[in-house]
Amino acid sequence: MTTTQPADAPTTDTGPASDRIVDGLRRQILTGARAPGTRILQEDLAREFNASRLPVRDALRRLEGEGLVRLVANTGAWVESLSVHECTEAYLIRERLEPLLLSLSAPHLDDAVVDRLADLATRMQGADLETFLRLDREFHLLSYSGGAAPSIEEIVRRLWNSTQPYRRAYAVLVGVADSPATHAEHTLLVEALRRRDPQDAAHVLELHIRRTRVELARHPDVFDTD
Amino acid sequence: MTTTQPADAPTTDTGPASDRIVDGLRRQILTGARAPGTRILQEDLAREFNASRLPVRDALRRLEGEGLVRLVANTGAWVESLSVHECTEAYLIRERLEPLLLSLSAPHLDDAVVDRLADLATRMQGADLETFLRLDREFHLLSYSGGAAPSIEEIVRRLWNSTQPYRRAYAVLVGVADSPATHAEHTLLVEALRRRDPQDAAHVLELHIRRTRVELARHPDVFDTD
DNA sequence: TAAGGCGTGATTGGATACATTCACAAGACC
DNA sequence: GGTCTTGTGAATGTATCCAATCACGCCTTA
Repeated sequence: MTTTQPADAPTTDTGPASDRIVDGLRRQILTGARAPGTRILQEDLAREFNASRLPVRDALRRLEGEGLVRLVANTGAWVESLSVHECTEAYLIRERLEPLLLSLSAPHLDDAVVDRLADLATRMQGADLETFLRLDREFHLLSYSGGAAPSIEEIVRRLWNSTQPYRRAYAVLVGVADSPATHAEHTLLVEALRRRDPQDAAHVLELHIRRTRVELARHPDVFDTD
Repeated sequence: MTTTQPADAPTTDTGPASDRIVDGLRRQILTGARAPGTRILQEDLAREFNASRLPVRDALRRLEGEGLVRLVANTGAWVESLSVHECTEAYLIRERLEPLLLSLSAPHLDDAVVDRLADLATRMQGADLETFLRLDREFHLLSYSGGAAPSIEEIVRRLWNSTQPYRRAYAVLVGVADSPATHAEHTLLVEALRRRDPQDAAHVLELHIRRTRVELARHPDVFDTD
């Protein structure tokens, strides 16, 4: 049987070829340089990255898998544009998976990471919205970096990526960023991690995400229906 | 701005082109015709489906996104082979997401679907392992077909697909298939759906999945470490 | 004899050129 | 005047060919 396994361990991918395009386009989408709903032309991308349309297609397929691009056969590619419902779903999933992920990751976080988390939590307070969102993302994803559950971590990362470009939600999130509850929860979370209490940390996180989800659900008007 | 949305609703994909390869290869992996860990040669696939290597590459990229294929740059493609840990993770995720998905789907299931579920639950009893696994999959995925949470449904479907090819777990699952508890839980689930009690159905389902997960965790030896 | 380097072959990655499909719009018919 | 039809154009899908890369086996050497 042709079961020759790759060299040693077939770790993720680490493609040295057209990954330049994947990374670049992902960055453009996450930073908002390409807004949700805008069309992506293969030829434009090819020119932009000095490549042919072939690696571009590979890149689009991969980003489709990540939920950042929507491909329609024989028609074209668009930057993924979540509906209100899909955004709600994302938060429902996060509410279930992230506490689990944190409880699995927590035992593997050393003191240096916890210190870094504490620092991030402090710097978030009083920051402007853009800074808050950047630090908040770094804070939570760092807390999941224990490496105990890579599959869950990947799903969670995709959910963060999917919802991040939706600047329309900023009108609501600015309230979340200013809320004392948000920063209190971050503090509680760090302290639970310092106490090596994964269950408590997970519980705080569940409340944290639920509160944000409910806040978003209260203002469905921030989403246009175009 | 070039924001021209696709025709009407950019529903999923419905690609009329090389999707033949995606469907065919997915089927081969799910049915076990291609075992986990075996290599996939682009040229072989191209010959098999009477196409060039180019649509084959697209297909592999897409199935990589579905978690059924592992691509290593400049090296090749393999049928995804889950580790013990990844399999455990999959069940942990299912334990959290499927009850949620069921509680959202349940209100949208009409009587005909519930009848079909009851029929499937009955036919599962005393069936051989292959039949049980097929009916069990159909049973659970049908119970999620309310269409209330397509994003969650897609994640769950991928998890089912990822774990399905792992015939090594069959030694354990045969015990699950024979267990009276399994069929009792299926019955309870159908009755909860008939009563229109999504919360109860979700609760039963959570116990159902947890029991299977624990059973698998008790026999880590069914997984080789090659 | 065992370990390291090198060459060969096979396989994947990419570029160009052509075929196919779809969207949009202008025109004809009712 | 509205609706259906049809034609044009642009963008995607595919095939073939060439280049780059990696795995495997052989040879050399300590």
